[in-house]
Amino acid sequence: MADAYWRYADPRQQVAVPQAAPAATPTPFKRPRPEFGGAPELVGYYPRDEDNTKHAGAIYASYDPYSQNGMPYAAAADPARTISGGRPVDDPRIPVHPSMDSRVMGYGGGRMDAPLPPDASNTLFVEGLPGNCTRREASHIFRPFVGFREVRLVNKDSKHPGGDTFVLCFVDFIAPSQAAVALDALQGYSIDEHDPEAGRLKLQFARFPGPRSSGGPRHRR
DNA sequence: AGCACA
Repeated sequence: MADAYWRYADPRQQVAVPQAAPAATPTPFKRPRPEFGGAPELVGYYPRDEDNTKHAGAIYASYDPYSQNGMPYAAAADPARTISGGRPVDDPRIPVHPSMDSRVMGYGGGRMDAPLPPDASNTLFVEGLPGNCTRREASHIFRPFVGFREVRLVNKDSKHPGGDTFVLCFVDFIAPSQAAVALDALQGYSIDEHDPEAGRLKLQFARFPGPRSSGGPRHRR
């Protein structure tokens, strides 16, 4: 029962990247297997859907890569795939209570009663990243968090001359509550495990949350 | 300590 549940919960990832399986691709498997065209670096993170299907649920609890591309969810597109009583479970834009959303259990499970600070916003202001930190690298840190949208890096040089340049980071989330979870989880996070004092992340809510996330002038090709 | 992009 529960097995079947997750077995049908899995197709989310299959439909999420439709362009990954062009007509030319032969599919020797029973079901079309996604080639992870959207996020190849995540291949190792996904369990093959043979046996540990319940683990898949646990992983989806923490990882929500599909909310970034604005892709329609399989659950929303195909009513037959809808789980959990007809509600499109994956719509993070709906501010559900953590207790209702199993995906939040990964990082936010213990704090469903955490009240949001009054200055909570969708955007986090992160400092403490090393000066050579890349956008990709910073994204790796925040992407696992539910509601993650995008990260923006800003290079600044220190006040007094001679100081080394540092990196500011603005991280957009879909909802302030989701930003709060990441803020709390990554507060004091050591970038470099060998030199813990070098990169301790300090996170706050950004003063002027301005998600330029979707549709902004990006150097896209 | 530091808060940018539209």
